[in-house]
Amino acid sequence: MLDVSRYLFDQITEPDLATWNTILSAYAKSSTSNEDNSLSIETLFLFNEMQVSLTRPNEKTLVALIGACANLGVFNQGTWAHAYILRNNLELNRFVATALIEFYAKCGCLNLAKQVFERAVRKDTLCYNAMIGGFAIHGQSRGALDVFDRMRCDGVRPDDITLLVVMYACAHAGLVKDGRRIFNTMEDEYGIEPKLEHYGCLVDLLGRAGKLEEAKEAIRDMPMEPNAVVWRSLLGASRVHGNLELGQLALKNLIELEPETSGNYVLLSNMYASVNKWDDVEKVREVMKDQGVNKAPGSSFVEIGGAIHEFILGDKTHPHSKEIYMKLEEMNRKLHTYGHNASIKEVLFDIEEEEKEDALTYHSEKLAIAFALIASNSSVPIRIIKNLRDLMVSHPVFHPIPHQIDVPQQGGLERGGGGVIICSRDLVKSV
DNA sequence: CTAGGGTTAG
Repeated sequence: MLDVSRYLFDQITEPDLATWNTILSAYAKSSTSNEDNSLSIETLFLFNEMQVSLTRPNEKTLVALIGACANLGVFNQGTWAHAYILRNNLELNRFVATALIEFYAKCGCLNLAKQVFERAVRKDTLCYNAMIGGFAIHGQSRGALDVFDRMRCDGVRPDDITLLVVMYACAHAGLVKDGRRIFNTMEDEYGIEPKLEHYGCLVDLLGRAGKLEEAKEAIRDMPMEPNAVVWRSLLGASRVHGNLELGQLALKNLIELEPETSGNYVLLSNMYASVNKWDDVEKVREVMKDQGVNKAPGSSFVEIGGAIHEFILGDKTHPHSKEIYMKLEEMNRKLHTYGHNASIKEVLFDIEEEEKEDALTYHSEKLAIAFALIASNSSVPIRIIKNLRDLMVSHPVFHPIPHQIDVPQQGGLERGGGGVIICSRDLVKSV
C-alpha cells in the first residue's frame, strides 16, 4: 500500500512538516521488510525534496533519515543528520538516540554509538537493545553483557529482543555456556517465552561452537515448526565443521521451505568443496539446473558492504577470522598505489592510501576484499567501485546481489564467497 | 497514532 500513500502524497501541493514526516516514516517502516534497499534510497530522495521545499526537519524527520542511512551504510549523510541535531539544538531523545546508535554501530563506528548512548536522556529498552546489538555485531560480547547488566541496575526491563541480541552476542563470541543459560532462564527470570527467533539463535550458538548434535536436538525439541533461518544456520554450521550428513539433512528441509533460493544450493556446494568432493559440487549444479534455480551471474564489480564488515568483525568463531586479520596486518605494512583494474591485492593498497579519512569505507572495504582474497585463494581481477552507495543512488540500474563468483581452485571451480556483487538489473533478468 | 531495537549467510 506504500505506492498508494505515495500517490496521494504526490497530489499534495505544499506538504507541511507533519505530512513530510508521515510519508518519510511510512518508507522507513516498509523498508524493514523490504530486501533490496530501494525504499531507503527513495527516503534519501524524498528528504532531498523536502530540503528543496525549505521545510525544516524535526526529530521525527531525522529518525526516518538516519534509519535509511543505517540501512544503506550512507555514512556522510547520517553524520550530517547527527550534526544537524546538535547545531539546531534538537533533542537527543530516545528515538533519535536509538536510530543513531544503530546507525553508527552498523557503520563500524562503535565509539560514536557508545558516545550517543551515554548522552541520551531517559533511555528505554529499545535504546539499550540498540547498544547491546551494536556491541554484538562488533564481536564485543563483554561490552554487550555489561550493558545488559546495566539495564538491570538502571531499572529498564529487558524484552524478547534484548534477550535475542544478547544471545546473538554470545553466539558470535563462542560463549556457549552464557548463551544457553540465558535461553534456559528467560522464561523464569524475565517472564519471556522463547520464540522462534530465540530457538534460531540457540541453534546458531550451538552450531557455531561445533556442537552439531546438540543443535540438531534443539531443533527437534522446538515447540514450533523450524523456519528457513534455523535450517540455514544448521547448514552453515555443518559446513564450517565438515559434517556432510547433517548438512544434507538441513538442506533437504531448507529446500522444502525455500525451493527457489539459489543461495541454499551454493551453501551445500561450498560444503562439498570444502572437503574436496568436487563430483558432488557438480551434482549440486545439476540439481539446480533440473529444478530451474537460477544462479546469480558473475560480475567483476565487488562491494564492500556493512554486512561483510559485521560478518568478519563480529564473528570470532569464523574459521577465517584470524587469517584475515593477519593478512590485513601484512597488507597494512606495505604501501603503494595501483590502478583500479589491478588485482585484488593491488587495489587494496589504493584504498588504503585514499580512504583513510572515511572510517566506514576504509574498514569495510578492506575487510571485504581481504575476505574475497582468502576465499578465492587466487588473484582474480576485481574492480573496486568507490562510494558504492553514491553509485546506487545516482544509478538505480545497479542492483546488489550476493557475491557468488566462480573462482579457479584445484580440481575445478568453486563458488567463492565474500562480498556483494553489483550488476545491472538487466543482467539479473537476462539470466 | 508523523519516530527508534531483532536470529541465518553472502
